Amino acid sequence: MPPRKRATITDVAAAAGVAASTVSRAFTRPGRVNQHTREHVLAVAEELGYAPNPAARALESGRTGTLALLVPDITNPYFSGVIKGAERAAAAAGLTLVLGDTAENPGQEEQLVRRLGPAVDGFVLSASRLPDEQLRRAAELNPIALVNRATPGVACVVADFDSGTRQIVDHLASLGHRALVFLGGPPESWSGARRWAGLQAAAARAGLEVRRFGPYVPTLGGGPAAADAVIAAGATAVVAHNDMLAIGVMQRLAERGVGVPTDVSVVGFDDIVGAEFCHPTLTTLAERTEDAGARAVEAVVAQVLTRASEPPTRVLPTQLVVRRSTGPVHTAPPN
Amino acid sequence: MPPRKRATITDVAAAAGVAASTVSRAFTRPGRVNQHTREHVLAVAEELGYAPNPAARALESGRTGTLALLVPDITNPYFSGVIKGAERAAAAAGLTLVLGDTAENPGQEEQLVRRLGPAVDGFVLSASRLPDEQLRRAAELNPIALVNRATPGVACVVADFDSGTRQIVDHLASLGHRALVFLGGPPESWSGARRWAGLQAAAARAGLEVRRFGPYVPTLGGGPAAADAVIAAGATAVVAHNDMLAIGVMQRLAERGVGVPTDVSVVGFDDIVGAEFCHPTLTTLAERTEDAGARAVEAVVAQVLTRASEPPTRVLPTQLVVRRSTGPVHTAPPN
DNA sequence: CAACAAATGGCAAACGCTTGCCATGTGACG
DNA sequence: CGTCACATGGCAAGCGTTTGCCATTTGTTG
Repeated sequence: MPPRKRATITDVAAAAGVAASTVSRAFTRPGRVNQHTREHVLAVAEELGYAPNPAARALESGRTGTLALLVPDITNPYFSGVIKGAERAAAAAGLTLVLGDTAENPGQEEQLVRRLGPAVDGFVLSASRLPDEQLRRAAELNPIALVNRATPGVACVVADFDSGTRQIVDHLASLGHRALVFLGGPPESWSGARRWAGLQAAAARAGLEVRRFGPYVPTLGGGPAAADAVIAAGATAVVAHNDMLAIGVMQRLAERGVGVPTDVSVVGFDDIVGAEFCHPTLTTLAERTEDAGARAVEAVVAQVLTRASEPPTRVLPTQLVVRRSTGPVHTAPPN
Repeated sequence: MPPRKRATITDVAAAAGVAASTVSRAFTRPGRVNQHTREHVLAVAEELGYAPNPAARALESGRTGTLALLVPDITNPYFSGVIKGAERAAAAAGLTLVLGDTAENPGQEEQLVRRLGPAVDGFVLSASRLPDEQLRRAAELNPIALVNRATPGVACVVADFDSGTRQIVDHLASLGHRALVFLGGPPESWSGARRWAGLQAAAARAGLEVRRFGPYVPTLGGGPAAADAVIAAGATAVVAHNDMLAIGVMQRLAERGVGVPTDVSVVGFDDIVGAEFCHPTLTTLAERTEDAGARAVEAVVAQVLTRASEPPTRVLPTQLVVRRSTGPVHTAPPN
């Protein structure tokens, strides 16, 4: 198989009997060439299967028409929403979206930002694990928008965890719980910190006692360790860093004969797709992830177009979805 | 915020007091420069935060150091395995992996291949929805490897559906089922076709009757329609195109008061992460998705290095994971 | 019909990097 | 001490586009 040569702009120009610059303009500056020549050029290009070489284009113009979205763990269904939303918005803006997985690893994330940096028009960093300082530096080189992470001077869209955690605590309190345990996720997680802070504040208001365990890895695999700690502590209500962990906890609880919600109520964060078909179905705080992804892309696009001075922060509402994993406290050993 | 200028190779060269070519070689041809100068150059580069511009590099060398992995639906946990495996292999080869979502849409897929084509060193197309002809043409321009899709002349790695479907049928037959219904997915899906063909062959061998319903959309959302059809048909065993659909079916079945596996047994394909925590847990055919992703990347890398003449086809074993969604037939209305 | 403006096309210089080729310096060998 | 080979660095020519500028054609206006 001959590694066939890709048609270049010069090929098209020659075939169409015009100069390369005309071909270029036919694509990028429709008004700049005669309607008639333009059609001809486009037809010839189509016939030759010509597609402008993005590398060459980027070199001169600095624009690549590509946005990168980095997430800590593609595997986590939570990010599916962000991805979908970002894709929609990117498509609407005529941009190609590429995804990168940072494996929850700041080093990996930094490397991706460095390598991809010159090759994309901007970044959406979802749940970035990078320290503020590094984010700010990266933001100087590329337009950046953060999702569920706030850093002064960088555009970001975050979920309203204050209201969300209050909803959780109120729900639990109304079921008679007097204390709850928070199962923490990765220490670098900004939203993890916000969740914990919100929980503490809300609990103080409602007169609940709170403790924090962990950190645990925020996946199914983190479940057993967390669940065992919960059992040992005799908690009646636990709030997990995210749904994957919550589901892992419930699995382990079931394994150990602890009833949910009879013996302990479990709450997650994210409302991932599995939350509605795990067993029991999971009470969880839903975020508007698609919106978040879309807004973030829009923020990046805005920066590309106009170097806005003060990047905006947007707060998206959250909503507690009550399912079967939470219930009234059961005063242990039956009356 | 001044859109700070990125350091270029000339900046580094000037700062290090050498020629640009030396800087270039310090990075790409370690043996070609003096160990001493090389260290110096690298140090200066690091200090300036220099990262080679991939676009410029690609322009001259034709190599971008980037691989693209396209999947029909990032949201589907099935592809998580492929992605993980591909990432691992790409990292091992020193390549950056970017992901693209084709939204189950051949048009979108084609556009991505066109746009990304000149910007990457090769593609892994997972469950491609593109017609053979187009795949072959794309393969002329870029090294390509297919996952769960076979096209003559293009490298591919596929799951062993023949053995897999036989396992499913044997399992069902041994539970006393005499007939089964296949709930089809997207018509363009190659693996869907293979699954159906395998099922038919295996059923014929085992003396089972098979019918095919659908196509349904291979997500939770496809469940209700499929489940209702199953109920109407009075089937005792159904095999769904994939796990998402299977879980959606089970949800709907539960809603309509049909017991799984008491009244109907359900089997899926893929063994996604949710299969072990849905209710009941799902019997499903597991593929070695991570391996598949890794092998595919390796195949692409091999093509990049040596324009091999005959691209290989690799078949990966499959394995039926029996869980709680399948059971013995229950001769309906109780004895 | 002259004078000028607008529309349109071409030329050539970048963009940041790689690489073939040449020039110089160094050590080995006879 | 003269040759030669090798190691190392620099020069300059691209790679496929975009874009500022100029030349030409065409159309408008007085």
